[in-house]
Amino acid sequence: MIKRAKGVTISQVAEAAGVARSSVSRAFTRPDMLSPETVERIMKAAEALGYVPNHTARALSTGRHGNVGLIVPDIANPFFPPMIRAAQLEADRSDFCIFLGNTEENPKQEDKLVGRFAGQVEGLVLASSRLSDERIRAHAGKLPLVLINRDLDGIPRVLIDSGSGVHEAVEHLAKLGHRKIVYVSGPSTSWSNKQRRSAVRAAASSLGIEAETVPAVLPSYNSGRNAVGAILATGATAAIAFDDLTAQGVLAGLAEKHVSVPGDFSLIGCDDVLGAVTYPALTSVSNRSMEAGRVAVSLLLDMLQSRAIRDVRYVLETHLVVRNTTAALR
Amino acid sequence: MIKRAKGVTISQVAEAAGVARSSVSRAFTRPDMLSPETVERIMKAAEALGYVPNHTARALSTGRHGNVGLIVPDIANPFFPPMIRAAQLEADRSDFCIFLGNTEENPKQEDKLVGRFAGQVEGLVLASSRLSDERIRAHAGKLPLVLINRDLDGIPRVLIDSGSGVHEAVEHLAKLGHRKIVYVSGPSTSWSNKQRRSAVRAAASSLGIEAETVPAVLPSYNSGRNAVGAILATGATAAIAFDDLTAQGVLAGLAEKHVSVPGDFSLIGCDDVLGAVTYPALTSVSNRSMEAGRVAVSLLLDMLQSRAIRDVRYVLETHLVVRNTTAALR
DNA sequence: CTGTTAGCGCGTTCAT
DNA sequence: ATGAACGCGCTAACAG
Repeated sequence: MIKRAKGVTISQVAEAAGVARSSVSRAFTRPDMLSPETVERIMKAAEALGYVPNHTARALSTGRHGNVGLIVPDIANPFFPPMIRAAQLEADRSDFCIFLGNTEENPKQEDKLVGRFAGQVEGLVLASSRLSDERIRAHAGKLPLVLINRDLDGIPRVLIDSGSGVHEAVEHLAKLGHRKIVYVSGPSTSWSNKQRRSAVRAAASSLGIEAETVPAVLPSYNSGRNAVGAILATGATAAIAFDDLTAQGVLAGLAEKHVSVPGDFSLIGCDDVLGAVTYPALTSVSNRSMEAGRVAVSLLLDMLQSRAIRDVRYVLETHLVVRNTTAALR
Repeated sequence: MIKRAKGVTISQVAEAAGVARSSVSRAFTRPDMLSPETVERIMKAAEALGYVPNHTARALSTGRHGNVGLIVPDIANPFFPPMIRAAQLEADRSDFCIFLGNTEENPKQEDKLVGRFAGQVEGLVLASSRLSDERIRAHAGKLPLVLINRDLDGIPRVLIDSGSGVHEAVEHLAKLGHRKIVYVSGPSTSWSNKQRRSAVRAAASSLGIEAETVPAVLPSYNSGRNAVGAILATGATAAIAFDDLTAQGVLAGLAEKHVSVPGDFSLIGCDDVLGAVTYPALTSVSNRSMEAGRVAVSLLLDMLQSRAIRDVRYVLETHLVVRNTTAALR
């Protein structure tokens, strides 16, 4: 059985230091308002008693809890960890803590988390939200909100424009001689998915080649693998997948059907999270999730400080990273 | 500019419903203590005013904030996301929120985070802590603590016993005819690293083969890659790496030096996080980080409920997953 | 069953 | 420069 020290309070420190409670409070928040010697005496007493300011009480009194929330659809998706890490780092620079929420790709769960977070965070970052526009707007009315990869007018957002990279990808395939390609799509509620799909279509039509869409439902290895039948059925000679995970599944599925990549079929992923660890190394559209995480939190903290909400639309461009899963049609 | 609703309080609801504040409080926490009709009246008033209980105030009053903290060394390390996800899921089952902390493998940062979390969480899970025993004990004295992959007497802990799997790995290599192997180590402060290293040694000596250790400092792709020179210099014909990330780096480094795997050299990873996406598919020691996350949070919640601290030592065994980076010595 | 009264620990006027 | 007093929003102990 371990002894648990029960919180030493401001009053105990005050008594030990022979001053009023308010002085102790000041010693921690505005030391410049006290005489240096008083501050030192208080700090010494505090140290001796092992006093730690009570975050909760402070929050109740000031309304500022020094926390921000970050909600993502799936931590296990390699796209998010770097983003979370960067967000954390940025929050830490301002001594903010991060509440992490995982929605399991489920809008209901996301709503629930937002509700539970609201009230203990000063603001929220919603990454790749699966929520409806209405719900997001409703939440944004209640607390400062920054969106990642969701383009809603009037709400600060940082967007990873995979459109630019996808365009390069289609161009790349066209140059290699492919005349019919397929887009293996992701979650229908995903802004990125819509963006990539339309980028594929636009680029294809402007280059005069054919493009079809095949659904994969969830962004995962298995989804990609299961989509291979449909992909080959279209007669396409190349595919662009919603993300690297899906692409990896497609790669495996193709191997099972003895379709060689890039010999018989070219494949391009998105987000570039697996490039260095797959074989053959995956051609992919670069990912800027780290910057997105950093910028989103930075934006949020700005909002909190200025109490004003600017209509920011921060766009991060992407580009194609050519590796070994694409080749000329033979 | 968006309008932000400022909190409606319990008193306003009380007034609107024509009851005392405490009744409103009860309506939300112990409805069974009020007459059904009173509850309904209160709820209606609350609904009308858009009342939402203030989590912070409640926490201050009750001492229970319904949050637990989870601190990991590096979110970007694929070992952790599944653990975090499982922890989150388990916490959610009891309506707890998770504070996530990333220490960047830095003990000072870890200490700082623990301090910042304490006071707004009811308990803490420290995964693969880089802290000294003393610091951990000190923290455990202040709030309920559960450790993952750290074996400290008297503090509840869940351990992933990679020893069992590593033993199988060495055995596997010995059977394939390897007489000298090397262990590519991880962070010196890591409990798992010590465990794996000594498991390699013990197994090797009991099987009568040689084992050397080569340092890699951090568990990362680059570390592994940089260690290849030292690995080959030992004259070993097989290696077991601290984790899959390191192994992946080693794989790349070997390829650069035209050492073919598994033809010329056998390689085994740990944690099995990359197995399905590398080529050749990596032989690795299974990982049970998901269970570890789930169990740790579950343990913590138990502690919180019973206010008693049991000396639990929950061990998860591992085993070898043979894939394609190991082969008989030729 | 319901209202009254104290705090929870801290920040912040307002005096001194 | 420092202290006294009030309030943040809510829960809990104590009446009735």
